[in-house]
Amino acid sequence: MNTLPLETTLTDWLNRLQESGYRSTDRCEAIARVILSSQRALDPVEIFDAARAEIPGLGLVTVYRTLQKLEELGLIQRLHQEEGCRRVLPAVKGHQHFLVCSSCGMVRYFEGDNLAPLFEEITRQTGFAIQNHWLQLFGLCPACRAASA
Amino acid sequence: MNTLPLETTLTDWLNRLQESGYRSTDRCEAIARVILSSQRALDPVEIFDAARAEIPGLGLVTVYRTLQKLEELGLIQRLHQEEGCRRVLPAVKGHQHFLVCSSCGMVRYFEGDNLAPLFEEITRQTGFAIQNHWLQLFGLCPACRAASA
DNA sequence: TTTAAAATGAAAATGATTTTCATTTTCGAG
DNA sequence: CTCGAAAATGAAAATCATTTTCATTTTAAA
Ligand SMILES: [Mn+2]
Ligand SMILES: [Mn+2]
Ligand SMILES: [Zn+2]
Ligand SMILES: [Zn+2]
Repeated sequence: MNTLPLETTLTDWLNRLQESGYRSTDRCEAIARVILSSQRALDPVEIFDAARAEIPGLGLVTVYRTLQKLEELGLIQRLHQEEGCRRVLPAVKGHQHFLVCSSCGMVRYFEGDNLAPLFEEITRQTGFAIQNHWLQLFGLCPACRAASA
Repeated sequence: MNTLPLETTLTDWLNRLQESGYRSTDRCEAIARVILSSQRALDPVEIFDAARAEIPGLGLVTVYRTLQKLEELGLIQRLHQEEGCRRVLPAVKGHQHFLVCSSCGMVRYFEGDNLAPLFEEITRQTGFAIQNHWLQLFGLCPACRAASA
């Protein structure tokens, strides 16, 4: 069980960007680093604030533009929550899902759900051909659990 | 297996609104009817257009205000999708989840997932105390399945 | 019937994101 | 290296969804 999806690294991301014809810049690298090193999903302004520590002249527009590129390449994805859907996370790889702390926002990735029997049952009852699924778990991480006790 | 969550009716909704101190108006009833009679999740503008067939003078602001009330009372909820999260549906009751046609958008409700063993395994491995979960299935409804064959 | 609270629509305000544009930076060709 | 075309950047303006304001109308309860 990993905190980051199957050892995604900064150089992976920078390579993927370069392969796709994007250029390597200090801003892009700083933004990628912020996202990859966070334990929780961050929204564009949070990423902006964190990256400006490294790149003082950075503009918020550049954060938005970089997020578009990363999303287009499937390197990040949005975390959907009741409170909103603008925070992003390194994308899951293969068959992983998110596990989100409802107190501090920390995210872990997990795999190993076996929903196939449920899907068969639903297909039998509804005639839907199931293509994919979203599974997201919310709970208290060990630290927040300890803090609240 | 239901199309609507456990027989939600228009009069249920209107009663709930009245009990909560809201007044009964033609606009609110029209908006509620549009949402309850749709087979798919609608966004505010779609609701606006459909309800204006019945109430020509209706304003989009009233749709937004009515959606706020319905959401506050837990009668509707947003459908989260890659393309956006502004469509709404009658809220699930108890332990139901959505099944969404990725072609026509039709939604059905289902229950009967048994994730307890998965949750125990995850708690053992991560120390997270799992509080709740989101499960959403995407696939082709029988009609779209037939149409694509 | 009266009246206070709630609802309404139009217009203005807000907040998030995208586009435009002039300038700078990157990177491969020479 | 040195150029030059393409990509990236920041500031400001534009866009889009949603909320707020405000003057007026409607509802429901006395
Ligand atoms: Mn899964
Ligand atoms: Mn469930
Ligand atoms: Zn936590
Ligand atoms: Zn369909």
